[in-house]
Amino acid sequence: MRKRATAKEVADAAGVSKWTVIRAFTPGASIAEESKRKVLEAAAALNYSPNLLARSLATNATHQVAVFVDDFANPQKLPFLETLTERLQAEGLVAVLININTHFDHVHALLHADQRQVDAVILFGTAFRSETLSDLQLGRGTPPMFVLARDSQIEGVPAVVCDAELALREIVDHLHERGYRRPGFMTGAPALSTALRRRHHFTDFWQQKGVDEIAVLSAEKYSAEAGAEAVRSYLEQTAPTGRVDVLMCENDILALGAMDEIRSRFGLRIPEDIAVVGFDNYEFCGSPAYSLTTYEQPRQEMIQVIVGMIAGRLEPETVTLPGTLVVRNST
Amino acid sequence: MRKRATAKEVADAAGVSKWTVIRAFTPGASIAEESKRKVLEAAAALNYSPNLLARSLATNATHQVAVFVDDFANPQKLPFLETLTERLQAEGLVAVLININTHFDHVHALLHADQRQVDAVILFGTAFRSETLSDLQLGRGTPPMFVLARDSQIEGVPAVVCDAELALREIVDHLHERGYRRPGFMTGAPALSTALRRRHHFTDFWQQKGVDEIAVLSAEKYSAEAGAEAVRSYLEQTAPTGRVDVLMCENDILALGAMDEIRSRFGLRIPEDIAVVGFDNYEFCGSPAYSLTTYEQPRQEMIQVIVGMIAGRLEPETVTLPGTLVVRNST
DNA sequence: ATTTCGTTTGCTACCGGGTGCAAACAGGTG
DNA sequence: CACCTGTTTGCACCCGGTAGCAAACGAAAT
Repeated sequence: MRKRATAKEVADAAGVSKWTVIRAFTPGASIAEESKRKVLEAAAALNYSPNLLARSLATNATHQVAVFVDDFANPQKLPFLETLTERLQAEGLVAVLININTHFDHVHALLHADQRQVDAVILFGTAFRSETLSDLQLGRGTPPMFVLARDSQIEGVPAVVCDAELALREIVDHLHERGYRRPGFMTGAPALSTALRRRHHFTDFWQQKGVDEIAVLSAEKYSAEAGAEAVRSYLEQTAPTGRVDVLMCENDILALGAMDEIRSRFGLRIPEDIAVVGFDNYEFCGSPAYSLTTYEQPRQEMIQVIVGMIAGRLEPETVTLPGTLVVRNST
Repeated sequence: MRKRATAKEVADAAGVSKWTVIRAFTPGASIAEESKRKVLEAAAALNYSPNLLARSLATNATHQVAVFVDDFANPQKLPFLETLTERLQAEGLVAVLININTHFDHVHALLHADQRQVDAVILFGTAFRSETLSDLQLGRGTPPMFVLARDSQIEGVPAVVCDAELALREIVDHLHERGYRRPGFMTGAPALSTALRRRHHFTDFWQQKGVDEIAVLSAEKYSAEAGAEAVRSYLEQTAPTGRVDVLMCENDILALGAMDEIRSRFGLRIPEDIAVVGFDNYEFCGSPAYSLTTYEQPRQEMIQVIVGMIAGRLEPETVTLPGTLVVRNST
């Protein structure tokens, strides 16, 4: 594999200085038509293109954004990644995908991203603990951070989220209107502050409607299997008369897992015996096999906003966007 | 935001030269215990860590691998991305995720990745045409390329794939054994050479069993909706007596879309009226709501191999790995 | 012919490290 | 005390660009 051509080599071939070559590749630079033509010809012959690494070093901007992901069990991540990469690329930015599930812990990963001089970091995880991150010396040399689709809770780190309060109000209103009175809430991470907040809203709105007793089901993580397991252990331990009549799951994956278990293992009907609500509106929720009532996050808008903040067009601040309740047959 | 500390600054603080600082951060470099301690102390105080950008420029290795993805409709991409990032990171490499669906065409994206000096490029797409890529001057300055989970067909570009011939043989054997005799094949990209090859194998094996007539259903792309549409138009145009008794879909997403349509729109039973087979073994295929017979790709092994080749441990060459037939209730 | 002004081009210095060589500095021998 | 050997350290130069200044150039104005 041959070495790549450099500006100097092109310069020699075109009979100019290397700075003239650079100018030919810098939009809006002051250069004579004639020289530009000569340079571009020589460049084409040598298959030259500027080295972005060297440029980044000199300009102190890599146009790379690190995206930290920890929850690959949620297929909803994929459309988010699609839209995110698309929008970033439209801004001339590129996403460095970092898996913070296993070897890398958050701090290590952040350090690493920092060393790579990324222009920004997007925290796009479900279960990471904000506490680990707040330990870091933020605002020093660290790249600007943003949290996507989850509360931030880190001082000075803005988040772009779907309005959880509004979402849960709409959901509870809907459920109450349909006549449900014995609600349950399934969380995927009992100790996580974001999850606690959602549960809090859920509980709150039910109390405002005079319903005080809310069953809580804890799944071990955000996966279909964990959702199934949680609902299994609940149904096994709870007499039919004392059971919830509607189960709100923290995300669709938990909900779909729960639905499978409710129907095939316990032979119960949805929504007649137990209604189910999810969160995210993952593609398969609409399938007739599930037809899950859920809440759609405003993905396009959220990403538009976060990328706008990274690109510097928007003021970096926490933004809360309204989503949409999608009512289907599971309630 | 303060500027990051440089090796020179740390050197001044520690009372040594900048090269000694560099040595302190280079494993195995020749440096006295005493100096190393001093340097590390000063570095900690100044919050210094080496600039990987500058290092990459000097060493001509970025430890970044570009991953080109074009098909975000297939949720199966997500576990692949998870395993891929995990393995790459375990090798000290990092994945740059590039969406080649929209703004970027393949050639443009490759050029861009090239300019960023990535160490390798992984083509992890479904629908990209190899023809566009073979136009490029490969082997010049271009980074080494690898194709994941799809045939390569580009001269000198190795692929790591699941053995399609074996897979289709096992599938056809299984279907024949179950007594199916009127097979159909649904493709998501009728013109794509990889797809043609699979179809060819399918046809071939059936012919070896004396079945010559194979219905072909063409979906517009690899999505559940396209799968539903293809099966709808087929069923509407085909008299019940002439219909296939088993439908093999090129991937699970097409299959799941088809199943929904077959059951809810046409009221047919699976597998009694029409059996369905998918490909990939996406998580939800196992759910009781679908219970789809499908073929699992050896994801871990495939990624192990491709990362091994990138890391230079394995000889770069096309590798074909056997997958596993997963029989469920849809056949 | 001289001055003037705008365009074009070359140059120095720099971004933050890495490489290989040579000098400086041990410590142990004869 | 000179000599040898192995370790440690400093240095010049390089990676491939960018920024901003100053010189060179050419055409119009005096």
